[in-house]
Amino acid sequence: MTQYRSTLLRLLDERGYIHQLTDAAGLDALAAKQVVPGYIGFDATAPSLHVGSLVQIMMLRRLQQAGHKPIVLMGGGTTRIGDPTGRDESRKMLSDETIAANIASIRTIFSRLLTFGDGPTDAVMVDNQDWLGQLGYIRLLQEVGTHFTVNRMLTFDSVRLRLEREQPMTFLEFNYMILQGYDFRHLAQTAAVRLQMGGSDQWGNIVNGIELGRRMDGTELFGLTTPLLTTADGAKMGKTAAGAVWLNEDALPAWDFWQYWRNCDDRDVGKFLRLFTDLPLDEIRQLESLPGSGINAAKVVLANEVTRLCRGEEAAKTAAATAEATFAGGGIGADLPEFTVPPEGVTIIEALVGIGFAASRGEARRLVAGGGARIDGVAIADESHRIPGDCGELRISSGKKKHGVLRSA
RNA sequence: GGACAGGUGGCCGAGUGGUUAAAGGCAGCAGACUGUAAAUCUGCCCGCGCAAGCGUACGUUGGUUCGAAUCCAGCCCUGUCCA
Repeated sequence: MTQYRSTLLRLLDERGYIHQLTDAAGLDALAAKQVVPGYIGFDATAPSLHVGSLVQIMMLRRLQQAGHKPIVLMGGGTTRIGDPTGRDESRKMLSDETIAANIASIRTIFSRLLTFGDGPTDAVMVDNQDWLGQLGYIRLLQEVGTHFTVNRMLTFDSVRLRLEREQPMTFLEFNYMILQGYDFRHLAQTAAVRLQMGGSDQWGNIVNGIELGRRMDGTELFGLTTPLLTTADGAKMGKTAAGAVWLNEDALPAWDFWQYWRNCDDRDVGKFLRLFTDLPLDEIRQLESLPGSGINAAKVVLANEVTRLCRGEEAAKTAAATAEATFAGGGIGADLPEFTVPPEGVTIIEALVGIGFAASRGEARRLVAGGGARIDGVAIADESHRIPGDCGELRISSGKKKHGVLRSA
């Protein structure tokens, strides 16, 4: 392992953020002697980012912790085109209003994890629509287009894979890499940015920007990518049964967010603690080496810490208390979803659908038939089982992990 | 614009006139075992219905037929080659 002199690279290295680095020695020297403004680009395709982006967000946080300046680049302009990287299909076009609303909503997560302001190491958020939108087509072709050869563009994975899989790639998408390269160069010119970071799939795009900066202005730029984060069983991070694990509270309740981390694979605990929490490394080493089922304690710490960072102290405490009451005590916690039983009562099927544990009556029926439905911990095998309107407070469960509360009106 | 190939359930992928709500795999849900883990085994996996059954569904619109995902025609979309 390389010995870095700069706080920045040491921090990123020891916590597992570094996959590829364009010029390790150069960046190390630069980061050791001055404040390095660095940026990461984010898409504005949805009103919230999900945990797949959390590594990048945390990396900006580390950048700031190490005394540098994080810049959040919102792809207001590039989202209008659609990043073809890793996709087989073109992205739907989004309206300007949707993109603006998405950016506003995404901003909330950054304000939790970064300190924004006007100071030298304060974070700032920029939108590439501001400059890409100004760019005339002819001017773009003249200034930027001359630095790209189609020969080289065709060799990029994002393009090549599409061609190989015989999936269409429109000219619009083909231009994405040019615009992303231009972003880097633009920020280098206007904000003294020297570093772009991103996921490993962004390597090609980042390198393009570095090349462009060198050719157009002769500036030396650096690129750093994170390893592709997969869970120990090989799946991409951030997807679960219910869908993506969103970072915003209104897209995913804190309780479910907490549960996501609490339920992670044993083998991922240490890695996640390093990447997604600020806990000191020796404490992490201790936690991840807990033997056998003791690892569960580490998972609770992980869930608490990540929820605290992304959702706030309160949310983390409530979620932890709910987990304690629900799983350890067999009782009912404050965060559990609720369903109000009307005075005339409901069947178990209606209750399961009502609280959202089953998407349809058929699904609820199958759940009951399979023995997965419980009321107060007792399996209910009879699908015509009724919950009376004056039931008071009951605990309803689907399987061992999903619990909710039935309350009389 | 021309020739050829193709468009099947969340994804991949069989299926070329009835026995097809559509093989198989992946993903997912539940049960057993556990530690709210992994692996493994078992069941489930379009909607409504207790059920018999009904309704929708194989790009789209029409047609042939007692009967179509399967045959025919138009249209839309995609790929490959040609212009």
